[in-house]
Amino acid sequence: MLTKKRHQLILELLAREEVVKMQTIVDQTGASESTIRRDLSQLEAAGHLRRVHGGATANHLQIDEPSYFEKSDRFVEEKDRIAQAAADLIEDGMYVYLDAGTTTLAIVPYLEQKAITVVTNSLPLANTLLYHRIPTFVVGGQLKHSTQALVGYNAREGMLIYHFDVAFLGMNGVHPTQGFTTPDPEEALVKKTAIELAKKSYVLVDETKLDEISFSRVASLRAATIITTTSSEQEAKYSQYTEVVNAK
Amino acid sequence: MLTKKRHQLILELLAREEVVKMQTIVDQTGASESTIRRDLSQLEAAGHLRRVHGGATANHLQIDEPSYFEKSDRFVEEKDRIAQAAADLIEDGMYVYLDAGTTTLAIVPYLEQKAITVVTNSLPLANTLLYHRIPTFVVGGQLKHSTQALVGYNAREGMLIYHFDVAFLGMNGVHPTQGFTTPDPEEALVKKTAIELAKKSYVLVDETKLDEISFSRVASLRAATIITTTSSEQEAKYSQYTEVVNAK
DNA sequence: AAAAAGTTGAACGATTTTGATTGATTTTTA
DNA sequence: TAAAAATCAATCAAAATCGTTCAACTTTTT
Repeated sequence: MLTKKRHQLILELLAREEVVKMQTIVDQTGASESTIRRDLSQLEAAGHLRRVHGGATANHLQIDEPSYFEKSDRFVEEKDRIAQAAADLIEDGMYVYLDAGTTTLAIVPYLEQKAITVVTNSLPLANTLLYHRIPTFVVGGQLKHSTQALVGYNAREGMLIYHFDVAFLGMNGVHPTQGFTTPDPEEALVKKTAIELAKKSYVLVDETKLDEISFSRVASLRAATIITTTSSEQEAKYSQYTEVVNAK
Repeated sequence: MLTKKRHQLILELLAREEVVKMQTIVDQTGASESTIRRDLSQLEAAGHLRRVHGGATANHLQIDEPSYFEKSDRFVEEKDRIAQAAADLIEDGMYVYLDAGTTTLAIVPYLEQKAITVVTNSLPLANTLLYHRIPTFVVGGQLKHSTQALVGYNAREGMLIYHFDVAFLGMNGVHPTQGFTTPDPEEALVKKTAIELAKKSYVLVDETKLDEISFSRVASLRAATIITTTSSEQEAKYSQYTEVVNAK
């Protein structure tokens, strides 16, 4: 197998799995461990991944995430269903805003065949969009460590030059009377700005976020449609306040 | 089989597979290895594909710089010396601009102990800075695939709100009379803007870039100090035009 | 028909890539 | 904590691939 082909394969594996073991790559390529080591060094030097003991990670993976060789498949299925429901709402020609977050990240693979332009404030999103060859603009601003998102006043200013057909946002708290909330005020500012600039906004949350309240208010429930997977009682309850899509 | 027919077949294979082995082409055409080598050379010269060891790869972006992993192994030591020399120029409290590029990427590990703020237009740089926990701002703009950098008009606009004590730039061409050059005009605009906004600018290049001219002009040699590793003759020659730091 | 120009494939040494091996380092296990 | 296991970087020789040269052959020009 050609060097280039191997590199391609490695990056593909990383785009799918976030983390790959050395042995996996060796098996998939049929090359020796030495060769894969060299490949990983080169790809790291070029800034395409990060080596870790035992393999490599996508260079946007939070390194202090616990035990990253095990899949945290608890909500992975749920996330994927939500992401798919969101992707179905996107049509060719649209300008789409994708907020930072693991659920919005899960949308990207479903965008590959669509002729759209994406704007994001998330580094992991940008990396993944790049890999999937989707035309992308990144909002400038201060890089926040914990979420790897670009936030703050500069980010808001940078966004104001764009307008979106649709915006997809992650959120930490969704509550009937307190609306959408998130821990960091600077991040809240960015989310709020995105909603202002979009013709239509969707908030993607797994059911653990429902009935939760976080520190900073982003907007009232009216401002966006909720996409989630939850019981029909919860769905009925929230439907009183705004549109709800149940991706169950 | 006619030359024309062979060329057509090769391009067809590449349209389907992205990467093609020499042996595959030999088998499909029935021609000798030598002939296929010649074909590949010609097609590369015409800009229709890119040769790699063992075969060829598709060249979707017709006019573009050498791909990301080229030379990344051979010049790794040289790059590191250049990066170290650059890092030595950075003092606590500085606001630093780091341009996209593998040499600037190599600076980051040396910044860990310094109390600085970094601004960059490069996704890999941003990821690595994040990893090393260095306060970072990212310039917004259009995400360019081949270099993973943020470029274009929006990037320039986003930069204008900052001012830098020092800027470190990668470059593709350095020439006594033609100055600093780079293949992509949109990237050139960003580099030029960085130089304008910085009190002092440094261009980091391995010696293969000296005496080279690329498509888009960034600035004259006077605009920045060159950090490189090269012979004393080259050093003397370029010292006539601007300050040169030889990291040998 | 002869000469010139262009292709081709084989052969060669030079270069690059590869995989096995070593001892050092890191992680896991006890 | 210490021993065992796994993974690592560095090295080196074998294998694959490379560019170049050259003679045989084909096509075009004169």
